[in-house]
Amino acid sequence: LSDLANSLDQARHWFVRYHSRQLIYDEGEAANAIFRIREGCVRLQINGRNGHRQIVAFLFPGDVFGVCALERTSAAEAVTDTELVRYSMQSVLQLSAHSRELVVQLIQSANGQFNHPAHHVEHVAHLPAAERVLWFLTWLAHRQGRRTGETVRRDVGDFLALSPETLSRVMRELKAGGLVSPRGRRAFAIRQPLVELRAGAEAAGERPEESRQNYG
Amino acid sequence: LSDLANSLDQARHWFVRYHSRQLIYDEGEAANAIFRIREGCVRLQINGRNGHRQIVAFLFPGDVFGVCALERTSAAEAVTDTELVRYSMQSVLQLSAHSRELVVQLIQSANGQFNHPAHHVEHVAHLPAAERVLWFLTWLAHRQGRRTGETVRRDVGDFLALSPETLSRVMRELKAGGLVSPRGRRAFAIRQPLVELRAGAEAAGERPEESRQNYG
DNA sequence: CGACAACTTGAACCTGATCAAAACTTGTGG
DNA sequence: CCACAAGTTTTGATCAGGTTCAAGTTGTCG
Repeated sequence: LSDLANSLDQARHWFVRYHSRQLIYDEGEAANAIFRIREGCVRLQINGRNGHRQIVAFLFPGDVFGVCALERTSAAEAVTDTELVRYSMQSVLQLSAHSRELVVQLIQSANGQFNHPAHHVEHVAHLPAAERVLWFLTWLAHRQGRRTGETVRRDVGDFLALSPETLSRVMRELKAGGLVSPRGRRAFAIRQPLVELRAGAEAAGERPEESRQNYG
Repeated sequence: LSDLANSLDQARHWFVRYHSRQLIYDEGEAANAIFRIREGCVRLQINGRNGHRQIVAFLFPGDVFGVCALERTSAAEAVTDTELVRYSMQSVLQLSAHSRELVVQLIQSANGQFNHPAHHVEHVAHLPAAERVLWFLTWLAHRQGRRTGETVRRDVGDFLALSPETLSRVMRELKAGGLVSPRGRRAFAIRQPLVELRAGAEAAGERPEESRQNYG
């Protein structure tokens, strides 16, 4: 249990459940609670009027989300069946008046949320499809603390701003290149040494073109 | 002066100046202060190893930035000569222990920073070049409280993830279509009625293609 | 087993990037 | 003040990555 979770648990809270695909809150709603994930996966997303959906974050057990002051700035939906802890915003604020630690942790949390989409912009804007996918898979595997990760195709596409077709093609290439091995239907394993090699190459400032050849 | 500024001013603070293009802080540095802009313009940016720079925010007088808990998650640079107020993080945190208002405002500020890049992803990923530019110009004009805005070409490109060439071409089209009128070297005016019309059309769910024809 | 949805594959297309060169600014020194 | 050099913005031509459309395949669930 994280520090923030510990601090928060002193505020008024209770458990809530959401089934897969259920809306937790919508963009623009009043923010009257913050959440912590106990079990499952949640996505934060922005729905464009042109039918495009942009997922800005995937959240996993232990993550705190919904730290908003007034309005929800994005929608939150359950990816899988989830169990959350819901903390009353009112109560959290009261508590924060007495706990400097909590304030730091809250700000840190809000800040982490900034960090993520900021870099997300950079990746989506400047990385070719294959690298975006690899970046995501690596992150996912890391985030889940193992070498493999569960993915739902459509969601990955909407996160990386790739069409399902492109994603499919890229995955084919990655498999052909041996960088990713399928593990059943939706799980996969990343060839760790290669990923590290790539990361090293990137840091050394090599041209993306060179490394991209490795996939095909 | 905003509420947050008022609250902050009770913390230890002093004025600092940065000249155009000067680094205020870099990504990864320890966060030991937060800033408020008195005069000038600041950009938050992420420098990709492939030489690409992604600007994630432009900030103007009154804006507070640098609300980070531990590490800087992006670099901050002065766009123009700027005058800032620098608040010691230590002092702010101490103060926040006594002022629930400040906590709310800090979180709100941190949250606003999240809001922005999250939507930024959506725009960069899903809008065609012309709409991106128009979106930015409209925002800029609105942000500066007038119909005209000062822009620096290169920065705009790095914000919208467009090459200078493309930006140039788009601007030509926009001028030809009468949507944007040059006002001297770097300033411009947006034809307000048309912008509103477009916004309305978007809300009504029209296909982007249709409206895009209007520019050419 | 059959129906439906999700995923995959192929082909054509299109937007924006890149490369290269010209026009224009800006700055500097005689 | 003019001439020249350096840097930007613009323009043109070409290229390529990713989207779209359409059809086929696979997998899932009733």
